[in-house]
Amino acid sequence: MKLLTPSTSKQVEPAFLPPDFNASSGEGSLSLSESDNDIPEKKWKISPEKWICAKSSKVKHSNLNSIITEKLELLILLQRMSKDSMTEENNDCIKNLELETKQVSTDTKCVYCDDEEHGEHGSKKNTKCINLSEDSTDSGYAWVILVSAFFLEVLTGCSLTSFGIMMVDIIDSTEQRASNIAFIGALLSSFLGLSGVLLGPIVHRFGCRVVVFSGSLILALCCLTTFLVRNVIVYYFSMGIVSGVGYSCYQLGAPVAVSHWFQKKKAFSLSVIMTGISVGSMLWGPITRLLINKYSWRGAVLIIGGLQLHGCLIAAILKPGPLLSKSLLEKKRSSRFNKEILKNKRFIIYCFSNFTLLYGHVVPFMMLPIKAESNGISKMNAAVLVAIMGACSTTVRPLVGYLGDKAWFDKNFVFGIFSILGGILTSASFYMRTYNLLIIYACLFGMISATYIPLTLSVAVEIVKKPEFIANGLAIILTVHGLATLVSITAFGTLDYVQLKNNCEKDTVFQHFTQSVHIQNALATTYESTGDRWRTFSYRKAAAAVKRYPRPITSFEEALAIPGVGERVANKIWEIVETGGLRKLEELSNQEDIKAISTLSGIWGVGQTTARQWVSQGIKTLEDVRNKAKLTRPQQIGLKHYDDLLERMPREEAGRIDDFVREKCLGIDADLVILCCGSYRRGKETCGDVDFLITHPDGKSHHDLLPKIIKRLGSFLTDHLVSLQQKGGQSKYLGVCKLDEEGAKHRRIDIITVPRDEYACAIMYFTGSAHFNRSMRHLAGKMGMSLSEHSLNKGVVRKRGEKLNPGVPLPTPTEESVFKHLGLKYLPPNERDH
DNA sequence: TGGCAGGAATG
DNA sequence: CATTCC
DNA sequence: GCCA
Ligand SMILES: O=c1ccn([C@H]2C[C@H](O)[C@@H](COP(=O)(O)OP(=O)(O)OP(=O)(O)O)O2)c(=O)[nH]1
Ligand SMILES: [Mg+2]
Repeated sequence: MKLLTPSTSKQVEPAFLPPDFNASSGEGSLSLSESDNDIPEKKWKISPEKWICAKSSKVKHSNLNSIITEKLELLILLQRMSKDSMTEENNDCIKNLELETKQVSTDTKCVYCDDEEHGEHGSKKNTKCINLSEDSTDSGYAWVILVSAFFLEVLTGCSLTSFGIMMVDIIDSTEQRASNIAFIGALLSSFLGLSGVLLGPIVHRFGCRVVVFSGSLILALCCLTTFLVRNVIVYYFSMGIVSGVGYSCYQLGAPVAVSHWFQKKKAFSLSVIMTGISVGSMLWGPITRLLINKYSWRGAVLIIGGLQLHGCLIAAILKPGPLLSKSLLEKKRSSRFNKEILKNKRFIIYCFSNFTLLYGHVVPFMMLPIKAESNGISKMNAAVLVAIMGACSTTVRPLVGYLGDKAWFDKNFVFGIFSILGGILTSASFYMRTYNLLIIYACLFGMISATYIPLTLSVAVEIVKKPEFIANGLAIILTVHGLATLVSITAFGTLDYVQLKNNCEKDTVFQHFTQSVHIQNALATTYESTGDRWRTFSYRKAAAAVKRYPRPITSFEEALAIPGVGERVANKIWEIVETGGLRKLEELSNQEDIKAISTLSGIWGVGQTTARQWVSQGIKTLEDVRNKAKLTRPQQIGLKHYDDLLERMPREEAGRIDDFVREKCLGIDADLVILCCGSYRRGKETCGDVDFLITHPDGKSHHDLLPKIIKRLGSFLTDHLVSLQQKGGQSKYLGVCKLDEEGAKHRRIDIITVPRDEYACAIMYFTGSAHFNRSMRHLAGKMGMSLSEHSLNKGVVRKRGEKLNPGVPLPTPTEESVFKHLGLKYLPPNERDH
């Protein structure tokens, strides 16, 4: 049982131990810390002891604890792993926009599981589906399904488009106030969205065939009713609520059907369907207009109703697919809904901003025909405008779907930019009164909204984070969308027709403005979510702590007592002790992939994220990387010297490199101060690289020094990883070097040049260890200071993560002075190892 | 409940 | 911005 | 996820 050591020579994320100098296991200094200046010194005494203790113990026991450590480290990897597959899953989801609910409930079923042991469900589902996909998916009848579903969505596209076109005529013919008619549209669109949430379970129970079939009938009936009855109140139902539900059936049925037939090409097929709805909205505009012109709007409604009956036909085609349930049906939805998710502050904010976003979004869409007409544009042309809008979203949507999967595509960013663009655009539309200008507006707005509306869900998923709540979260977002639509149109409709004509721009301007503000807020909160970084952080800490623990762990309580090990981890440890393994780990045999990830992230410049992405794309060996992956410049170098760079050199070799470099540098300027830091200065027997710190005592000759050095070292440096880092005064070079000796290997070399006045801090930094630095800096932080490689600042004011006041540098002429400022006793380099 | 080191380059 | 590295 |  070898340790998998996923954190090979590379740094994988803060691993290490509890980053504290103080307290730890109580011991004398009862963690009163901060205020008292003397206590830190005591702490210092404790810590080294502990380290020594740790060292010796490592040799002794090892066995059991190393197994535990290994398991925990696997857990770390898994933790991320399952998260990844979840997000992939979600990307699928995102594809089908509001049709989402179907996926939502699919997920829910997979996400069930009695307790909250979440995480691996995503992958669990994946594997299940992969098994199933052997047979008849992705081919043959699946394509028939796809085409049918596509047309189903085309029919769906009819809904809002037609109504928007028709509204002008309805208003005229019924002599109702615009507000009343607009309200129908509000009902229609909001129920279209809302009922999706409710229909989700129904689709699962009865299958999409039944649902689509009923939807078709419902719609036909609605249209018939509308045709026959001349009462606005009835229209609220026939054209509004019930129609909304009917369309919703289509909207849900199509993707569900497709997802039962497609596995591998699911994403693709879903985006095809997405196109359907846009194509629909493009076609239906002119068609509706023509129908109205010929038969009046009532006639048009009737004919549309007839056309909707084709849904029945499609329903007949949609037979249940091979992926249908089977594996899904055993478990019921967990009964507990929301609650938990509402604790997520960010999510709440996001809901709110979504509300305003949709609020601003719906209005221009619905009101475009009215606006056009009020500007003296013919009804037919107004319809064309709507068609253009539809066409533009048609072309853009698949693109967004496609780009959305790309790693470099920043969803949040695009979402923010485009929603703001939408706002600006609508503001600008105030000045757009001619037909040509409105065409441009329709075009742009179509494209822009097609970009950000689908992304709302995608962003929501990232905010929710917890897999078991994603379903709920999306449902809530969709509800919010529906409500926003309802409210916005209602509010909008309360204006008089005339007012409407004149003011619609102003109103939307306002809406979009307020909205962009909220969007930005939401984004700000979203941005900092780099996933569950801190859970992983803690796992690592716990694993490191166990690794160092001097005795075999014999009880749950004992595990719990280890600093860095909390209740959850202690449970897991205990399970490992008792059963020798962890269910989580046994279940999915990811061992292969995890190994692959470790291998790949051994390449310099390839971290956890990249390695995972590659592995999930089937790039699992160095050979694969060489052939298939696209590499950044540093990664190419890293790959070239893969074996050499993973190896640590003997101390004595580092010494020879030191001599070599020192001589070369003194050749430039005999006054230069050259110091080999890092593990070498700490006296380690092996060094992963050599770290040179160079300064000039005159305090200014360090300028432009590094390029000279690099030039001077010439062919000793074989590759430049990061050619030059330039900060204020300091420069850093990262490269690869090789001694001119027989059998010499390539070694990593880091060189920094620093101004004299930053020398002490720089030397502290560069001597490390990394963990020592973090402990030190943490301590500084707690004392209202901030320690970096540049300086030790005091009077730092931090609020909620960010530093409001950078503080002022303290004089730090020597290493000792840094320790002193922090109230610590000086530690020689060889004791900073940790 | 906030916080977990801090800073920089790269894509 | 995210990722990677020191 | 853990800790102060
Ligand atoms: O996350 C980190 C990594 C490193 N350092 C500092 C401390 C470290 O000593 C120095 C040099 O980094 P290097 O990666 O070379 O570590 P090392 O201590 O020299 O160990 P190795 O033997 O692996 O080179 O940079 C940090 O402050 N934070
Ligand atoms: Mg080093």
